[in-house]
Amino acid sequence: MDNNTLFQKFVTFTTAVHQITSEISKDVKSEALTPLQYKILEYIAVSQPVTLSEISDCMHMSMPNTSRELKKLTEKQLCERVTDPGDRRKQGITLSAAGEHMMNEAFRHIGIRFAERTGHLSEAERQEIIRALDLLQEKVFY
Amino acid sequence: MDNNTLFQKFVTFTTAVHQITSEISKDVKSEALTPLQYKILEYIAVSQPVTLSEISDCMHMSMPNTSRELKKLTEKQLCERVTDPGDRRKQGITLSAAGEHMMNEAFRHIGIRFAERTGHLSEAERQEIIRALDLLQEKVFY
DNA sequence: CCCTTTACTTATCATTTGATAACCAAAGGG
DNA sequence: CCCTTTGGTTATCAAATGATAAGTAAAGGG
Repeated sequence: MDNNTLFQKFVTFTTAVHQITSEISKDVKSEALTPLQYKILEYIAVSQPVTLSEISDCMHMSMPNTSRELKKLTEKQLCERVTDPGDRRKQGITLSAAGEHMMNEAFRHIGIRFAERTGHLSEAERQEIIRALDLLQEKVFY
Repeated sequence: MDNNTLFQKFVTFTTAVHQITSEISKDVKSEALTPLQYKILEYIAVSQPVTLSEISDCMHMSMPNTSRELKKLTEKQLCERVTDPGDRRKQGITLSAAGEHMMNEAFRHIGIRFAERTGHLSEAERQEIIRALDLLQEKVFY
């Protein structure tokens, strides 16, 4: 097939993914967080421990702005910083107990909505879906 | 398998999709647009003609803010409004020629990056990928 | 021991985005 | 023909985000 069919499918697919994830994770974040702060916590949650530079790189934000947001999150007691003993310029950033708890709650809500969406699927379908996810992740979204 | 494995996969997968799409569509938007304005144009491009209310709903923004952004886009000559003759309160919004051109350029850039990412795949792999995309779109991201 | 680079911070400013109130005009039902 | 609802506008304000300049302190190479 022409290269273009695949691209078309890719576009509609990613659009749908964005749509559904935004729907499914609507209102899961605490009122006390800005959208950006929530995204940062999400990133820390899955990649901890991380450094400021890593957050800055992966989230495409400048170091000054990253530093500012992280300061706020630290003040809110949602994450902790440990200076790397090997290189005292670096900081290892992790979620605090409160931060873990907040993110667990958020993920739990998302999980519930996800379950509503996929609860009716048969075991065979689930297996198929898992294979599809693995395939795409390996060949397209790597 | 337990319901949870699927959810875990779903989370890492959607994270990857967000990551890759953001990477692939980085810097494709004209400097003259804010991120929001670009998103709105993207939405109009795939759904035209749309009404203000539809944009407001789908993009989760208030009518006043939608109206403001649309006014700016109209002033920039990127989209056009036609009052619905059947119901003169409504407006059908479409891209202008300039708007179409701008979005085509953007999609072309994205297409190039996509091709770089998938160029090495065999025909059989492409077919597999298309099947996977269809499956997921039908069963999960509907 | 200097000098440069890396990792991060502080301060400041402009711009973008979100939220709210108050409004107008067309549609449509009783 | 009134009254309510729907679709949209304008104005205004606060908050969030982005960008830039200028700084500190540790690391590491020569």
